[in-house]
Amino acid sequence: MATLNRKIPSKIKNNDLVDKRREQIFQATSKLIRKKGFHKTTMRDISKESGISLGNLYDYIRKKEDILYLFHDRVAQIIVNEMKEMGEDPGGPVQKLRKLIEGELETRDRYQDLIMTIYQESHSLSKASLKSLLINEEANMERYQQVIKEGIEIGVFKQANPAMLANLIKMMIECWVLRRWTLRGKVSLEEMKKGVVELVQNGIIHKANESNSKT
Amino acid sequence: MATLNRKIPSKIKNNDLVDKRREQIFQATSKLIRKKGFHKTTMRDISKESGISLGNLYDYIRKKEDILYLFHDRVAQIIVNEMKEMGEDPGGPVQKLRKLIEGELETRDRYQDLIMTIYQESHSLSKASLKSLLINEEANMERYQQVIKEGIEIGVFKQANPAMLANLIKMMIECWVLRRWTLRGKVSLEEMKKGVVELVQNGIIHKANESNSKT
Amino acid sequence: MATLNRKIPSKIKNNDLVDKRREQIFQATSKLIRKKGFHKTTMRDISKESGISLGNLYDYIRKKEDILYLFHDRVAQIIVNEMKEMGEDPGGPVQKLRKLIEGELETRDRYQDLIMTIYQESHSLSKASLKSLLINEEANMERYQQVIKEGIEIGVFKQANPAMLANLIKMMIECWVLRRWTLRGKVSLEEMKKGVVELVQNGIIHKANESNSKT
Amino acid sequence: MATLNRKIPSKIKNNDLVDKRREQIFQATSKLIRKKGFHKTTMRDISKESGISLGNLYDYIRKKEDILYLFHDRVAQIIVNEMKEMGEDPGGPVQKLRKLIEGELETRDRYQDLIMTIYQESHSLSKASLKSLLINEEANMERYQQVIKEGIEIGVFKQANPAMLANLIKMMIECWVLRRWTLRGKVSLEEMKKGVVELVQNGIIHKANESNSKT
DNA sequence: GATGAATGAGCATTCATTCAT
DNA sequence: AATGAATGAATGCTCATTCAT
Repeated sequence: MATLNRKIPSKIKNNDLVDKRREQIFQATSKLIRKKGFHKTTMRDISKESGISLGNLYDYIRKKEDILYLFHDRVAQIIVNEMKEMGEDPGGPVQKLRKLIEGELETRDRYQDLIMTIYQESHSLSKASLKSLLINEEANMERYQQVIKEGIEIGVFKQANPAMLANLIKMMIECWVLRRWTLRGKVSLEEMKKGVVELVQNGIIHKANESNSKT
Repeated sequence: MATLNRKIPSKIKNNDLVDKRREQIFQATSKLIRKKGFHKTTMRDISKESGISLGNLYDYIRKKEDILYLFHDRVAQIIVNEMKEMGEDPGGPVQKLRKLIEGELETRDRYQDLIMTIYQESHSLSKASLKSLLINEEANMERYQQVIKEGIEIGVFKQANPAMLANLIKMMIECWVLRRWTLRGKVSLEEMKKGVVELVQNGIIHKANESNSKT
Repeated sequence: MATLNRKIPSKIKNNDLVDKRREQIFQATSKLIRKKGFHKTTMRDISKESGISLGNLYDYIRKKEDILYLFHDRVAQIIVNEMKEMGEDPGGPVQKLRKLIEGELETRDRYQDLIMTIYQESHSLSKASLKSLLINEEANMERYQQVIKEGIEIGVFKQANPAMLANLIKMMIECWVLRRWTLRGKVSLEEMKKGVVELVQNGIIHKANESNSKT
Repeated sequence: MATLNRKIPSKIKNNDLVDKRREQIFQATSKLIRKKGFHKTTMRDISKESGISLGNLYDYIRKKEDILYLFHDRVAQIIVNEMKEMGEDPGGPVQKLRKLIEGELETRDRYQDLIMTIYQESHSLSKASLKSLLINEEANMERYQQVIKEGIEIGVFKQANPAMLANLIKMMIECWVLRRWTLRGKVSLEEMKKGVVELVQNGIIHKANESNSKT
């Protein structure tokens, strides 16, 4: 499976084998990271869990951090794929934006464990790895900005900084994963979808009382 | 300086000295954490940076993690103090909510470095320390929920789950710190304040085109 | 070489290697313990003396205390083997008891250095390790009690508490090692053997003067 | 209270104060040693338990080991005093020896905790301290030897090495303390006294069957 | 390609001892 | 005489990484 960005070199020439072994490493790491976080996971743990001997592990990566990068990259990939499949929605910006929000909330809900892990361990990544990953993030953000710009142009959305709006919306989406321990039990995914969309579209003020908004 | 919650015991009897030395430790840790993160910061680093000998350090704390807790606690304290001074705003829920958002954005802007650090290192805290810190967080969240409930009751705000709304709003505020590398240069604090308040109050849809919102 | 009781796990898979390295560790520890006692012996000392690197050492044991346990176990083993070879002596209880005493005195004489070390360091062992070792001790004690009981039953020995007698006899045997600095030079092993046997069998009172024993 | 042998120098000139403080130190150490052994007892522990500040402690001793020596010395003193009070018994060697054995068993029974502690920690003493303490031991042993020699001379005891016999008897006495976990519950102090005296005097063989003793 | 034994720098923590007041 | 804050060497242990086979 192709990586998204930066390639981690491997000593092994057989590319299929590299992919296969790295998949094993991903599965093992995934499980271990969830249990005790990345930096408490030792190479020995990964070796045992993946079934790849300690020395052999170092034929597929150069340093422990590479595994974290591989992990991040793989998760990004999964999400990107998911987003791609959602495809471009026909219809106006209002509808497109709603679909984007709803789609991403669903995806994040599905992969919340993986995503949570990434949040907690991203500070362990080197600058290079981090930069590499941010490119995906940017691409995703771009989609939101495009739709917002489009909406502003045709006068459906108010004049505002699209980058700022895109970021605010993304943060609300991330809320579902980052604050799940606060929300779970109180709010369902459906409510959340409706809630975010309604807030983004119309805010919280009751329109019949619009006159009060200056209070 | 009084701590917020859990007290870390010290072997030193002179309380003024404890405060003074812990301030030194805070300053040193603050600097080091920003540079390389908490877990890559060694006790030797902290000893050298703070000018307190290694052994003496352990007269003021019990374990390395205590330093992280002390750090979190200190930051939480600063923010809580700031929030207290903002006091209760007179006026209706719309105005109260606006003031809350604007006030907190300003505070967060002032202490973004400290806050950023906390985000990155909080997963290193033990359950006990974490729980202790979450109490503040909850208290702050409560203020938002109160205002929202009030607004809903008097019909100024639409019917919606206050917990969810409070969380969404808080996330947007945190956006300013968490995504500063994306926003900085493109958006000013003033714009941000206006942007968040406007989004929260009225959403992004241009009201003249309200009829399109169902599209 | 098989251990006597509790097995200390090792990270190394090759069992022959484990035995070989543990033998190295035993030899090194043996020497160092005699020189400065166990708790003044550092892991670095053991590493240097055994020629096994510090990290590698921890592939064969889990904690420093394991080494002490391994040491005790090894010594116990040596002694148990020796005792086994002495086998069961034919003849009546008097003869059996004499052979037991003489045999054990000879064994103790041969391994006095090891045994002395054990006495001095046994209080450093954890409860678990200690218990494990006491089982051998008990088994050995049992042999004495059996012979004594047998002697009492057939009326050769006087009526008395066998447990007490067994303990008293064992202590006299340990005298040879524990008080060697007092006895050496004054008493030979042969004298000691005769002396203990005679004392145990007939006491110190001259029989011609038996009538005086009530004086 | 005068020490028995070697004097530990003190920075403090007032001798009464030195005695008083060292008594405090003894009491504190006594308690702590019993709880966790000497080498797990820290100077801080002793400071807190004795009520003497850490710095002040070092005005009365030079090193931690001095405390252990002071402790040993104090215990030896107690026992010596006790033995002195037992005084010289009138009567023949048989009776004298019996009284010695019984008296010492009683003393040891009374101070078994202190004695046990000494056994376990004596290897922490420096050569100098140890030698100093052994002098008492020797003096006590001398008493046994004298009685035995006397008995041999007047033909009441058999011809044998008095040093060896004295040591064997002493070991049997120590059995009461060293093996208390094995004996307690099975044997009373009275039984022990009778048992040791009988064994020493007449051995275990039933005299009616004396003819079997060559078996 | 694979194995797993070996390395050693690095870490948090302890504690006897000193020293300024 | 007394206090208690300060020092820093020393220790057990971990773990990413290398390397001989």
